[in-house]
Amino acid sequence: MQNSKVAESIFSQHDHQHCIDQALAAAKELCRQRKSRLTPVRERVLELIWQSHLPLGAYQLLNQLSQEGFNSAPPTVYRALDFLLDHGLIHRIASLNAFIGCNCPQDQHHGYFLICRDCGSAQEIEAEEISSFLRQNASAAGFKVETETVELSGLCPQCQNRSQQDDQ
Amino acid sequence: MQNSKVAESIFSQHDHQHCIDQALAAAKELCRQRKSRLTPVRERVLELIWQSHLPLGAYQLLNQLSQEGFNSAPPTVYRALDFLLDHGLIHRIASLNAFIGCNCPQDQHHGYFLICRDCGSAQEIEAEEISSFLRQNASAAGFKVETETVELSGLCPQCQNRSQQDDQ
DNA sequence: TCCAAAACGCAATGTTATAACACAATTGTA
DNA sequence: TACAATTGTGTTATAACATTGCGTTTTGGA
Repeated sequence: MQNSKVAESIFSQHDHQHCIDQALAAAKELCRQRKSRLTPVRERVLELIWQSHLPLGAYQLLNQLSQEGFNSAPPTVYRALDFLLDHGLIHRIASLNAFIGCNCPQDQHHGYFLICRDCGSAQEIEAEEISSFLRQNASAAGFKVETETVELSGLCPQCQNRSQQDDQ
Repeated sequence: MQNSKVAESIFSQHDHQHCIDQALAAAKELCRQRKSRLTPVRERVLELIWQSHLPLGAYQLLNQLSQEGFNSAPPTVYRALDFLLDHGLIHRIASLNAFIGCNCPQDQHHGYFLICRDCGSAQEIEAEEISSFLRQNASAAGFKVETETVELSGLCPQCQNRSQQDDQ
C-alpha cells in the first residue's frame, strides 16, 4: 500500500459512487495490464461487492447474481471471488466469512481491517507499519510470516456517537 | 497476559505432558474459583484440544468424543467449546475455523497466533505491545477496538530448516 | 423436598465452501 | 483458417462448519 496516500475514512459521509467508479476502473486497467479476463460474472461480483462498504458473504452475492439471470450455483461465485482475490481486487475477512473491495489493488498487500459491529462496515487501514511490527514480533520467535490476518472489531466513530446519544 | 512470563516456544522440543497437566490444572482451579462446572464433556474437550498444539476443528473433536461414547451431535461439542471460550480456556482461530488451548486463561486477553502452514501448529504470542500498537492505529481513525483477530501464517523455525534440507 | 437454573440429548436445518466432470469460449500458433 | 491448449463456465453432489428449538435430566440452593 502506498504510504503517501492517506485513505479517506469510509465511516464518514462520502461520494460512494466515486468509490465504485474508481474501483471498477482500476480493476479494468489492472486486468488489461495483466492480460487477465474480467468476464461479466467477475465484473458483476466486484460491482456488487462495491455497492457498499459492508463485507458481503458468498451466498448473498449468489442471491443477487441469480436474480440477475446469472448461473446460481456456488462454484460460480466462488470462482469469481477466487479470481478477484488472486488479483488483489478484494480481500476476504476471515472473522466474518465475507468479502470486501480493496481500494489499492495495484500494491500487493495484506488487508488490515476495522470492522464496526454496529453498522457492519469495514475500513481497510494503512499497513506498512503494522506489517513490519508484527513481523518483528514473529521473527523474535524465529517465525517467517507469509500471510497476515488482522481484523479489529469494535465501534466506528459514527456508531460511537449514536450510542452516546441513545444513552441520553 | 502476564508480561513477566515469556512463553516457551511450542515449535521446539518440549515436555508436552507438562503443557497438558498444567492446562487442566489451571482450568480446574479457575472453574473452582468461578463456581463454574467443568463437566466431563467440557473437560474431555479441553483435554482433546490439548493433545497437541495443532488447532482442532469442532468435528474432529466430535469424532473423538463419539468414539469414547459421548453424545455425538454437533451441539454437544459446540456447547462445550462455548463454555471453554467464555472462560478463556481456549481460543478460536478464525482463519482455520479451529480451536486451540490457551496457556494463560487467568488473564483475560485476545489471542495472537503464529500458525505454521507446514506442520499446522499454532503458537500464541505475547500480546500487550501488539494490542496497544493496533489500538493506537485504530484510534487514529476514531475507531474503538473491542475484539482483535491477529493470525499470522507462515513457516515455524523447524519447518524452515526442514524445507532448506529438502532443497539440498 | 422442592424449585429454578444449568446442562444435556436429539432432530432438523442453516451457512459456507469444495470436488469432480462435462462442455464452451478464447487465445496463440502453424 | 484450422487446430490444440488453455481458460472459463454449467451442473450435480457433497464436505465442512455452525445453530435453532424443544424436551428431559441433573444440579445446587431455598
